[in-house]
Amino acid sequence: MTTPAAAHKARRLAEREKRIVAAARALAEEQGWEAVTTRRLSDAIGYSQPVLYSHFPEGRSQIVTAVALDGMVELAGAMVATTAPDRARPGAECVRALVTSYLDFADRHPATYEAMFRLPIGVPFASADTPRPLRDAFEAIVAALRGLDRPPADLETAAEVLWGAVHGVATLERAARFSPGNQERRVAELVRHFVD
Amino acid sequence: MTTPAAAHKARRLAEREKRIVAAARALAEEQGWEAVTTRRLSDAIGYSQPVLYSHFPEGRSQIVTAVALDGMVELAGAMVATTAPDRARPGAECVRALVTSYLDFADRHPATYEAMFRLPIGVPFASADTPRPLRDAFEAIVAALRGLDRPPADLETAAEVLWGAVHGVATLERAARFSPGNQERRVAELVRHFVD
DNA sequence: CTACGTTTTCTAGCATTGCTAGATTTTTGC
DNA sequence: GCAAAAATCTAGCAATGCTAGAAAACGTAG
Repeated sequence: MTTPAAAHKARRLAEREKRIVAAARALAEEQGWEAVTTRRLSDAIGYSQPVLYSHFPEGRSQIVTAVALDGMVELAGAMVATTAPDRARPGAECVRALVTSYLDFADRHPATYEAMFRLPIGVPFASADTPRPLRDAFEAIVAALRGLDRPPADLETAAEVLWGAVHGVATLERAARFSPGNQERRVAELVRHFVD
Repeated sequence: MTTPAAAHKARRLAEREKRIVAAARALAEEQGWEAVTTRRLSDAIGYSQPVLYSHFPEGRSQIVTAVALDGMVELAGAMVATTAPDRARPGAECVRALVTSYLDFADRHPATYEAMFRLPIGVPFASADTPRPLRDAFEAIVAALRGLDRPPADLETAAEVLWGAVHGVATLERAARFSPGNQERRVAELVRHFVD
């Protein structure tokens, strides 16, 4: 039952849905999440508010979630690319690159990153129904740790702690809780502790 | 010009201000910050909304800040008590106790903790105009690290990173991003990385 | 005790928010 | 070309943070 007309319509709908998510993300990055209102979003895509709800029945929160999922795909992509076997690095360098790419993402897309972790999705990194990209990112950390000269005994726990540590540093950096301009030294210190 | 009547009035005002902050904190811990509305707060203290603004001219955000400041005093108190010289511990145990008391606070007062770090107060831990309790807590971490067998070269940076790591673990734990029930193992892993 | 002036408090309302029911327009299928 | 169906819009609700102006309570002087 996929007539050309129906296919065309489906494509237009998917297109519009992407525009909604893109508009939400752009607005959030430019003016913060509190500026992402349903009225502004509907203005941005040139439709009225109820159209948003035809795409996202749960409303605003579901749109934020969509942005978060996009962000997870990007972050996981960056992290997996960092640990790709073709650019083989010694174990410690691999961990460092991973941490750097993570912090880089959080720094360049603060609102998106905020959505990814403020959300109470309540799903562990390594569970069965974890969003695929999140799980990929977690596995990238596990792989990097496994490549160390002296890998930790409990890889999963170590990966969770490393993720937590990097996440905390990213958060406090963003909140300007750290002394300004010492980010590189902090990264070095953080990596030093985990590659030991 | 401190007549008894004026003093009494000042005391009553201070009392009411405390009730506002306490009500906000209780409501946030019970139902989350989105449930902390000016109407509910004024109901809780038995006055109308404008009374809130006579105490906190900047409105709701200033009340949240007051809760955050209270939390910082408590957290700093717990951390400083942990590192008190009377209960002298070996360096590593001191760091472990510090981390544990920190995570314990975040776990028992999640909404208060959220206010403390979601706020864009934009003040570093170790700056001149940092809230006193935050600075005390930071110094407690520095002191604990200094007491290690092999203290890190750059104490301030190491303390920032340790704070960030613990903060990240606290946040992800709260967001249920970690595998359930392994908190103790994570704490052990975290401490292990920072004490040697 | 009264009457006035000050201070405190409340009532009522504004603009904005997320969201939705019902009317209206557009598209579809024959 | 026309009726059924789908898509979209208009208009509105309840709740939010916040505030101006009315009302009440208070303090002080006579």
